[in-house]
This record gives sequence, C-alpha cells and structure tokens, in this order.
Amino acid sequence: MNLKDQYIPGEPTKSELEILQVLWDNGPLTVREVNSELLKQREVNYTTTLKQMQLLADKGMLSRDDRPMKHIYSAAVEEQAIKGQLLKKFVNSTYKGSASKLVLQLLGNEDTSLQELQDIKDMIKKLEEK
Amino acid sequence: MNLKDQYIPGEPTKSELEILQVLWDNGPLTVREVNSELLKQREVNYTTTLKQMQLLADKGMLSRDDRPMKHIYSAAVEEQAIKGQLLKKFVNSTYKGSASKLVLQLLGNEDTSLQELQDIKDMIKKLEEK
DNA sequence: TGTATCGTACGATTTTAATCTTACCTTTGT
DNA sequence: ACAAAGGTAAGATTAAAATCGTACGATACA
Repeated sequence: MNLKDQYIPGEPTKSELEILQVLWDNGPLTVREVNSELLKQREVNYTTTLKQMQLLADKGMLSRDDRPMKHIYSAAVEEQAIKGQLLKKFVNSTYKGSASKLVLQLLGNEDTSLQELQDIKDMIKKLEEK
Repeated sequence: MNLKDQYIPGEPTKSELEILQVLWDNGPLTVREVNSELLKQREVNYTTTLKQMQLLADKGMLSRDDRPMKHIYSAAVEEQAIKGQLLKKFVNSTYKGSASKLVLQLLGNEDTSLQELQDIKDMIKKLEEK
C-alpha cells in the first residue's frame, strides 16, 4: 500500500504522539511496556497510558492482538504519513504554507546545531546532484 | 535589544497565534479591526477576539495604548522569536530534535511545491557560498 | 480453593483552551 | 438630557485533552 494512499484518521494529540513514537521505535508492545518507556521521560500513571492507547485503538491508529492476560498493541499508521501531516499543518499555521520560510528560520536558529546544519546542506547537495 | 535576549512569556495557543499574526502583518490595530481580519477567514464573535486579546495583554504578548473609546493593541513580542520557539518545540516533539529529519521530510512531501523546493535549494546554496 | 497478582474496562475528574453572555461605560447626535 | 451606537470588563459556559479512581476479570500457585 502506497504511503500517500493510507487512510489517516485525524491527527494524534501530543500525548498520543508520544505513545505512537514508542511503538514506532520499539515495535509491538504491551501497555505496561509502553508505560515503562514513557516513565523514562516523565511521570505518568499506568491507567492513563492504558486509556490513551484504548482511545488510539478506537480511532484506528493502533491495532491490537487480544491475548489471554495481555493485549499486544502495534501502530496502525505509518510514521512518515502522520509526521508529514503534522508538518504540513504546522507549516500552514505558522509559516502560512511557506516551507522555505521555515527552513530559513531553522538555519538561523541558534538551537540548531552545526552538525544538523551540515547534514541539511549535505542532503540538499545530494539532491542537487541527481 | 537582541532578539535572543527578549523575554518570552510562554507560547501562544493556536488562536492567540492567529491574532498575533494579524498584528505582525498589519501593525497596531483596534480589537474591531483585528476581528474584521479574522472574519475574512472564519466566523468569530467580536467579544471572543476581545477576550483573547485581553488574555494576550495579560501575558505580556500584546501591549496596548488606552484611549478614550478605543484601545489600540500592538504585538509586544517579536515574530521571529515566537516562531523560533514554536519551531524548536515542534522539532523536539515530532522529530526528536533533528532538524535535518524535518527538512528531509519537507523535501519529500508532495504538498511542498516545486517553487518552494527551489527556494530552499537556492537558500542553502547561498549559504554554502559564503 | 482461596488469595495475591497482573491485567482490562470505563466512568469521573481535572486542566486548559476557546467561546459566549451579560452588564456596564463612554461618546455622539438630537 | 437622553437615546443610540460602539466600546470594554469579566464571569459563565462549552469543548477537548489528559489524567485518575475504582470495579472487576483471569491467572498462578501455595
């Protein structure tokens, strides 16, 4: 299935994105495993994570394998598709749709490391060559 | 005053950003004028805009010139400072802080126009040259 | 077989953002 | 002076996101 043809059921909220990220990075996991990952970054109750994952499943963003005793969840949406959608929305609302304005700011942003800048330049150069 | 030294009182919400954008684009305006601009894009009650602007003023993001009958508001924060802050947060939460990942996605995003792509490449090339 | 443990379900609550309602003040024109 | 028009102030409400509390089901094992 082509990425761009994938059905995307809306946009994940901030905390939903955190959960999706854990699953994208680590593959199918139980609620407890996801919660453990989140706990490395911030305090969060087990049932809160459970609830969020149930909501995500309801929305079709997670699928789950019901097993006795534990349910195994996995991301049902493509990372690139979701992020592309979020990026598009961000560019529209913050830079009036101008991707180049965004990049300009990125290049001038002091929080962007030199390494990042170099990576970006290399990437563009590679694109130029072909 | 250097941009990076400016005190930034938090992050504007989505609808607060809309209002700031109007003021950044059009200079000091009354509430009614701001509301008129917003109405070009979506339906919004006059008092809703008023309330938002009062909240923004409370947060220090707008300053106002109290006059008999009408108050004139203007943005009290720099456009670039606020947007840089929003961008940084977005890169952190969505691309784990990797600006180059974001640009990579932008370049591959079908919604990014060819013109935009060209502008980005030109910009980088110019950066390369100096 | 009973009880401790690990899990899910789901309503309730809290928090934050956004919107609206209402009261009241000030200027203007007659 | 007073009514109409245009303005502000601020509490109340709605909506959405995030979090939590509690009831209850299934397994394991002494």
